[in-house]
Amino acid sequence: MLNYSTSEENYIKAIFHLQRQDGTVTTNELANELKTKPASVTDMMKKLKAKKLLHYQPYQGFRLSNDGNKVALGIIRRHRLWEYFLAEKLKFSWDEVHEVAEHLEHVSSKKLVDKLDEFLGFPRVDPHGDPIPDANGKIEISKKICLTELSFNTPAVVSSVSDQSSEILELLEHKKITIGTKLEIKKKFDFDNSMEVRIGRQPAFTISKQLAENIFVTSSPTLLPNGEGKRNK
Amino acid sequence: MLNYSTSEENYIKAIFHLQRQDGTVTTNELANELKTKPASVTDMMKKLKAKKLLHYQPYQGFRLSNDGNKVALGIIRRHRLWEYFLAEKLKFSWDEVHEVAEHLEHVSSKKLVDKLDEFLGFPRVDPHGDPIPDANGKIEISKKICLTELSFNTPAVVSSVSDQSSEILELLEHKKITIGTKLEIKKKFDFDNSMEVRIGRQPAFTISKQLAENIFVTSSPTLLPNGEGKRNK
DNA sequence: TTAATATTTTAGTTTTGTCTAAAATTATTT
DNA sequence: AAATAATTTTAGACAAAACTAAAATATTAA
Repeated sequence: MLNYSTSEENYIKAIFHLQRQDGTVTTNELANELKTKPASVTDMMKKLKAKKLLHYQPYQGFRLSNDGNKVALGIIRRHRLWEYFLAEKLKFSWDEVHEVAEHLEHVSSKKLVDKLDEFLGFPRVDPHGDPIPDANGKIEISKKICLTELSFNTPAVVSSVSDQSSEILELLEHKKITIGTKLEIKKKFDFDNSMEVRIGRQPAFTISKQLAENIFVTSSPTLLPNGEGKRNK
Repeated sequence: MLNYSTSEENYIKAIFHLQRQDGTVTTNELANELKTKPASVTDMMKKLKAKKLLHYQPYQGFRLSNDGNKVALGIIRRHRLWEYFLAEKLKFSWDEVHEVAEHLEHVSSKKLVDKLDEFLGFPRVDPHGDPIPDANGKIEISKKICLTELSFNTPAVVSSVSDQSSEILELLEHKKITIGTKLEIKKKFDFDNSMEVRIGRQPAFTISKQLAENIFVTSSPTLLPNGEGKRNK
């Protein structure tokens, strides 16, 4: 497999994340995400198209090709394995791992990454609850939904928290909610959109609308192949 | 402390290593070491001089300044800690660690490096037996000498092997010599420059001139401050 | 101590990735 | 549907880090 520059990798990764939500990604979206200018994005899109990593017609937006997706999954694998390493082994706190992993992810030795994976015991999710692609690029896509969209009496696992301010962390700690917590919704109140939540067999307690909006959960994870949507092999 | 580009760091590191032997480093030496052209070296020397990392007058060679030395020791600290991690935790073999560490060393988060150091148990030497600078840039300078220069009946520790071919590794394994082995010389033969060596209390055995020339040992390590040779503080 | 040789520096290009400003295209209104 | 606005692309410039070829300086040898 070929090697890509740090800059190319950052573009590929950003497109991968944006197209999860959008399908196709626009120049301005990407420029905004990468804190760069639209003109720079266009330049890079031409380059990535020439390398067959994305589909792109001028003015029509772009999305990753099959190859592009594979490259993206490799970068995400490295990023999330390093995040796991930093949190689990080096005792970085949950909200510090991302920034350092942004740098480590660009060290692209296949052997390093696979041995790191083994050393860590083949973790399935990173410290934010996001799934880690395996050595073949397979990733468990667990449809992550906001707690506000979860149905009644459906057990789900907290997989991520969008806000990462110390205020929300304080509140989550008090309510004993962390990544991996299993919970279900018992009641919703239309008046203020607050809800009653229960963790395991403990008594239910109340969560505000604002808090619920920042908590994301998964129900049943599914193993999906990489690539462009077609099942390959 | 400021941040330097990967390229700048590679130059600084190379000068540091070359000036151990030479005192002052020349343009051609450095170009050769970095597999680049003399003109490129001159360009970079101007840049590093402007950043006050080295002493340099055109045509007169160069050497690192006090600040330059500190930066170099930081890079070497990162490099050797990663080498230790790769060998000790990820089970890379001794001769594979250098290449991967060449990339990891440029991730310069102070917190990452200090936490890695702690996680590894503050190792004093890397897998090649070279000393690892501590968080303040202090390094144990153990005068490393070739086995051919070691005096009779002077206990010394094997600290590195210059050649790293599989042939020499096979021979070392057979003779039960690895990094860290304590040994002393009992006899030397002028005819073929072979020598009798003893490990601990075991019976002495013979080592050829060619093998001895590739084995380096240290006697008593000393803790030296960083900087330009003056004792700072 | 000149002449020849080797080393080092300068000058001018190249590549990668960025930028600004202007032109082209698409989208939105009236 | 024409006019206006927003988005995207092109054109031209720049900085970093490399290179080649030529000029400048140092070193060595005759």
